[in-house]
Amino acid sequence: MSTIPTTPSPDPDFPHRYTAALANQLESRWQDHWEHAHTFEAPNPGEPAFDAARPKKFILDMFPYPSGVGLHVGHPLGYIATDIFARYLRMAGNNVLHTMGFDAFGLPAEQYAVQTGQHPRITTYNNIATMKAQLRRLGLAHDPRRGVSTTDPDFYKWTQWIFLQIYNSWYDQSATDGGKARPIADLIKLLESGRKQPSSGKQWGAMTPSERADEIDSHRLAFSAEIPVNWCPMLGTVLANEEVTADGRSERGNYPVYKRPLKQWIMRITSYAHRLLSDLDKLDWPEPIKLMQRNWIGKSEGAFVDFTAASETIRIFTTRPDTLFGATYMVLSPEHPLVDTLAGADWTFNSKPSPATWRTGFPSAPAGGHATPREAIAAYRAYAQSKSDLQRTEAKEKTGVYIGAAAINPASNTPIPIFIADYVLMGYGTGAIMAVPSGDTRDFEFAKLIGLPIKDVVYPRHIAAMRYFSEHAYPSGEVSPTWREDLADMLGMVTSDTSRSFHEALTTITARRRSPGSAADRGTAAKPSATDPRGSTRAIWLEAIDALNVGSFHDLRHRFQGAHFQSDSGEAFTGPGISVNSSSASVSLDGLTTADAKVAIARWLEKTSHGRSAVNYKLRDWLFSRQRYWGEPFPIVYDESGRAHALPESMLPVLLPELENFQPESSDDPNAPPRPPLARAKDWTTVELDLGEGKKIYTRETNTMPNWAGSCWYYLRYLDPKNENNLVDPTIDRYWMAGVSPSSHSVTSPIGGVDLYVGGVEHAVLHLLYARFWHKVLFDLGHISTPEPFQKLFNQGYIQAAAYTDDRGLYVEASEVQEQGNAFLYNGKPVKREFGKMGKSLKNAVTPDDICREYGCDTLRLYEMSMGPLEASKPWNTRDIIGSYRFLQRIWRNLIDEQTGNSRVSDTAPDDATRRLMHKTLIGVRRDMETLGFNTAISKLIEFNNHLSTLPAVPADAAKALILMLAPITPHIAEELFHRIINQNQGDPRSIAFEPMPTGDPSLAADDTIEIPIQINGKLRSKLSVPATADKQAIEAAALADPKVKESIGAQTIKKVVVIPGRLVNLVVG
RNA sequence: GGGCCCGUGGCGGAACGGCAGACGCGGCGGACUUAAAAUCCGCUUCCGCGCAAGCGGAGUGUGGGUUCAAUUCCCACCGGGCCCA
Repeated sequence: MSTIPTTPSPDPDFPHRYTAALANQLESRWQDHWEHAHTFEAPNPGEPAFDAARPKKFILDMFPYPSGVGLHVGHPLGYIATDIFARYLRMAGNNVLHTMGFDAFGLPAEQYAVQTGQHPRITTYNNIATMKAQLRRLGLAHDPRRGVSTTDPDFYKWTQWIFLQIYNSWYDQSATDGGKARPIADLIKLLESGRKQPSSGKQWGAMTPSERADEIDSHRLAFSAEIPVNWCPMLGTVLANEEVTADGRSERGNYPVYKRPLKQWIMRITSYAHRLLSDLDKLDWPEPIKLMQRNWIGKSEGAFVDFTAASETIRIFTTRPDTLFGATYMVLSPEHPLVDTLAGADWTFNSKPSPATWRTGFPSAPAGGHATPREAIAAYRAYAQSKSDLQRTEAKEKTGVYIGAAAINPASNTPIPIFIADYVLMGYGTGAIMAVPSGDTRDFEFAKLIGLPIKDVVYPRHIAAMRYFSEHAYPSGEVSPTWREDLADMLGMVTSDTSRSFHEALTTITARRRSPGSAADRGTAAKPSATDPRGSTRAIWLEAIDALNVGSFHDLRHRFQGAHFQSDSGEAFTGPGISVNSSSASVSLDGLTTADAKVAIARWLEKTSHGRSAVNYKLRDWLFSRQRYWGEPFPIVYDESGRAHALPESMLPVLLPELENFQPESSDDPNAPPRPPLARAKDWTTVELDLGEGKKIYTRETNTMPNWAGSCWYYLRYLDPKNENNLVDPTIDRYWMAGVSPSSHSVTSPIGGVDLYVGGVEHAVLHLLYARFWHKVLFDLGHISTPEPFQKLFNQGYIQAAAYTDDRGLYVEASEVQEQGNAFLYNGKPVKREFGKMGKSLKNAVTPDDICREYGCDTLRLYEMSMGPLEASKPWNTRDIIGSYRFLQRIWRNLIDEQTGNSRVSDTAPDDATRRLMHKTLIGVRRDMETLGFNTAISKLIEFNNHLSTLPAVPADAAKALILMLAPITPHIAEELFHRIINQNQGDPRSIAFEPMPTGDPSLAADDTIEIPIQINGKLRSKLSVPATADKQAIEAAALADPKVKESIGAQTIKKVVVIPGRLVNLVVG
């Protein structure tokens, strides 16, 4: 910038006023300059400009899908925030990596292609170009060399490469620290050497090549398997659970969706469940996000229990093994593989006819039930398949049917019937449960519906006390007429003092009854008074006893003797308590607390080989196949026997074939085979290759990868986007991810990762979990240096906007609604206002292009950051933007002569007040920048500038500080002012982006005298001006001498004096 | 049903447990203008008293609690949002 071109302002009086026209002109000029000067290209270790002395900071945004409709002002909120933060860090002396790529595979481009026949590559390319132009206009200081697109073959070659790494590895549970991924070659060596036994139980040496391949495949971290999926034949694809509506239809198109087993690629993310969970503790993430991930992973501790049924073993997982004695039936998922094996020939149970209700527990069952269990099973499966998982687990009405078979409860050694019911899902746990109706709400409901036994096994303390009372209160058999009161008193006693034993409490009660003069007995005779605590406790318990509807003491005893207290009271007890009715010849849990009972039963299960304690996770393996065109092809081919083979790295990338028609084949036949679009590319699917066994014909995998694949690792490619030999060069990865300088020999791996990752909360679970999983696999295999990808995560809020509906409830164009008083009019007709996330569907989108044109992008950036805390959702209000615009205009006017365009800054030193405020502002703004508190940083800058505008001329030091602090937030105006005022006539194109951010000096920021409030009894009564250094005694003396204070205290005595030097005085009087 | 988060002027929002309402929008009044815009200055939580400077009271969803002191910490409830069932 040797000369500074200027454009005349439209206002002839003030040709150099900061107007939108001037802002736009200088903004595009600086954007061009930054691009041509390569200002924001961050050098890697090894590149000439790299400065190893500066610490690294890797700032990341969740990269966008390049949609065709373009951006609205809500989209760039996070991008502006990261840009400000990154610019600040750069000025604060860091090497900063910040760029932006595109998550460009996905459905919208494909659907557009289906409609128009235009190749998704073209629409995607165009959309990316549009979006890049929009983002460029915001002045984002991205490194343009690093902005990858997931659809670029140079990029997805490495997505495929990562798939191969995952495919060619297995999870070694025995490795240190909870196991890790290792190359599959290691597994083969272990199997060959006999150090690891095949899971099939056979000897490796005795296995056929095919059996060996099966054994190996069964350990891979990426494997293919038949699993039940949401199959939508009309759309010709499987759908994620989220894409299926509550009534079992596709969200898009409203077509029927069927549960159907299909062969799919699956990622064994469950192997990493424990590490994904435990490493969360080391991350600087918002607690709610960590909690959501913890819930999603869903760790539960419990036990596996094996039930025998005929000659089969049914394994179940339960979190409440202590309730085993209460398992009165079993439920298998309708899809459970043992259902067909176990299904009985007739409806008998335990050689006796079973109740009719066992056969008719679902809507499509004929009256009296099907003739045989097999027919009922087939009918029930058809019924269950029509429902989504969500429907199945949420259903108010439980359904299910007896399969004509029994299992043995290993604890009680009694036969129990086996049912299939859709509230048990195959993909959950083992797909089978032991049903304990007295201890589980769903089991209870099902048992009540079908008519199955309900046996109490755990009571809360007060019910256990009731049971004890019913057994021991009247040993002679003679029941006291006041048994209700006695019981109420005992319950009050044992619940208010949990250390008190039932025996002791009962003894006390009994003793009271025998000595009629006691206070308690008077209470028995008279009505308990409301004010007597014991009386009111008794009243509460009497009420509780009445609520049980027990007619007599004998009735109560009967309920407990029959172990059907819960059945009678109409509710399962699911909490921890005390075990009852849980004894056999070999084990007894009776009287144990739930925690102790769990330990005892686990020991028994292991001793008798009926099961073992175990940890179970809710997390399921990751379905990785999509029947789509616009996604990454798998680097997988199949031989003539249908066995999958991985392609070697040298054959990557597997390019998407050209197609005319991108639509999956749809059908109204639920049993039609899936025909993904790629299957139509005949000359692509069939390929002759030499994979080590000579040239053979292979068939390519025709599914593609899901949208998550590219977003799982794109941030790694930012580091080294052009590397043809590696995903990322190890030195480069170590620098940007682990912060290890290239010259360092440090071998420690910090938990690591991106220094700040900003994005919406909607990716709290899936994207962040999948990315962490891939990252950990790559870490285990030694390809990268850190175990976690994202050290610090920040969720920005949404920008909401007013949306308006007309009398039909349809949204009308928000920009055309007029406000009149409290009413809102559209075309003269009243409309209703609501607030919602900005977007096309609510017709309330405001585009950044419009705002930039009207005010300049610096104003837009400033306004978006002024709106409120970054993490909060807040409403957009176009009317408020003017405030941000005026602020920039005031700064400009303070520093630039609006007539001549020359600097108005004076060379004089700042006065004391100005210097103090400058240092205060520097300290405050720096602190706010570190915590992303841009809204408060901006208000501090406004206050500083407002002060400067009261001066006859702005001192140069103050002007420089203001411009530098402004630079991260509104970089264009700051760059312009920097070159016009600070860096003038130096012919130096050095950008303000690399000027050091000044640091405030606390000693220069300190006030000489301060005003402190004086409170009397916590209420403000006066104020005191004291030297900032005044000590406690001086302040106290000054406060007591204050006339207003004297007046307020009057004749009252001072009881206490609280003096916090520098803060306040509080006098307690009375 | 369980868990998490959030409730502050007309609006967006500020406030290490220590002067509630910074900063901005809007509004009101004034200056400058023939006038308007722009700009600058002042006022703007509510209620009451006062011509006024000012004075008094209430006040951060509701009700309790801890504390010399609570928007801030704890408990319960009400309302809104999110996640999981």
